[in-house]
Amino acid sequence: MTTGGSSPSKPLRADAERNRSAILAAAARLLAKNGLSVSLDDVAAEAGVGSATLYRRFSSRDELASDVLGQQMAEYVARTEAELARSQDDPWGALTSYTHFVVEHQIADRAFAEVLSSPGLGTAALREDLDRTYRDLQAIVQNALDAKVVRPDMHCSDLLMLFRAVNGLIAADAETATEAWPRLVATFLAAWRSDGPALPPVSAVWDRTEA
Amino acid sequence: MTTGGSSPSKPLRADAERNRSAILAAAARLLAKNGLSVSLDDVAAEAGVGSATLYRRFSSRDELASDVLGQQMAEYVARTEAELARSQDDPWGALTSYTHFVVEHQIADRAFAEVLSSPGLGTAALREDLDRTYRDLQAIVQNALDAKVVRPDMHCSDLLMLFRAVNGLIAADAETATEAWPRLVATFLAAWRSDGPALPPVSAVWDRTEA
DNA sequence: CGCGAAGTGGGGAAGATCGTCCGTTTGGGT
DNA sequence: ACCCAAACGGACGATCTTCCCCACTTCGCG
Repeated sequence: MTTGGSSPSKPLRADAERNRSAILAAAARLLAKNGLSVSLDDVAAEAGVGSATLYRRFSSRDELASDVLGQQMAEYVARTEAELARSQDDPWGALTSYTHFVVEHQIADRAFAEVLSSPGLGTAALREDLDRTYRDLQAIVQNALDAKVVRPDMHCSDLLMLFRAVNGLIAADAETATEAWPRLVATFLAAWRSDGPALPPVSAVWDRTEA
Repeated sequence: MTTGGSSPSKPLRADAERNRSAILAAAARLLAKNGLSVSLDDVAAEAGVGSATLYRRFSSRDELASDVLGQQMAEYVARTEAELARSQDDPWGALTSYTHFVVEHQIADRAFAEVLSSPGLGTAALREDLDRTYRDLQAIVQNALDAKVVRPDMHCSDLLMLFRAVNGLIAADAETATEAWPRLVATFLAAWRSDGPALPPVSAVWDRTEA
């Protein structure tokens, strides 16, 4: 917020710094509402600056997007690690609350939802953060498996499948998805907890996401 | 194929009829692969005709799309009613095979997937067919509920939720979705069959879809 | 208070799609 | 075999969207 740390490369003039913050805030708002495909002109308008100002500060759409998402990703990583720690004592509780957290995040922020489920989107630094959380996610699932609080053929990629499924709800109707998601999550959790017939094997599809 | 029935309004010249069929086939192919947003120029190119020919036969994108989807929808309606009939004797088998059928259809045809999950898309006639199948779907679920082969708080809108979820898989990566969907379907079926804690209530969101 | 750095916003370029015009070709009835 | 009407197709203008640059203005540090 008022920190304004940013990079110490060059001390920005007061109004320039103000505009930079306004652009970042506007971009965050529009990215959350409309996804990664926002028009840069729209961002500039939302921030109340000319489009030229935006292009001077951020050389490309990717740079802007990764600046915005980078901040949010830090929070995401932290929360994931917190749940992992909790997972030792309460594997089921950690699994459910982590799942809820991520899905709520997806619902609240379309750009996050898109980056989360589409490998190839986002900058390298972003993907690295995501990979890191994916390793934590694997551990959370492993703890649940070890504690036998989920069916033995559950797999960590099932979480990724849920995250993609949530995107389907959002795409169909972003408005109503905010009401509909809890039942979707509960359905997955019920399936993971149940001991019905074996699920089809995890396809090799998910390997690429893990790499 | 070689039937060429169409409307008896005006006997089309031989080459005109041939082109009309080529356009419909090309449109079906591209709609299946790329969804409803295909460019009409692309359809014309795929059919090997000029764009003017396409516009002469089909006054609008909607007319073309509904002609193509109308045929497929007939098959869809028929299959749904067949499963409903079967549902009397084998409620669980009908539910599972119906679910598999629809999801396979979604995977194979993106335009169908989009129309299925986005009320407001498609022509009135199309929506009517969909509404009809939705009534059948409700009956299939009701049979399963009555036979107690699914948990008592299952709801027919859960099928719609699954269909939207499948779209999430397709959107993330259409290629890999063809491998990944069976486990998604199995997860839902496992949840419906299980008797875990109650699911969150069905939100009012789905009422509109039912109307 | 003056000068240079930064900002402004309008506008042009590029890409995509839509839908129509018109010269040319082709079908098929006689 | 002939000939007209119907159909063809490629190209063109219009519209839309987004990206990015240029000439002019304004701010604020020293």
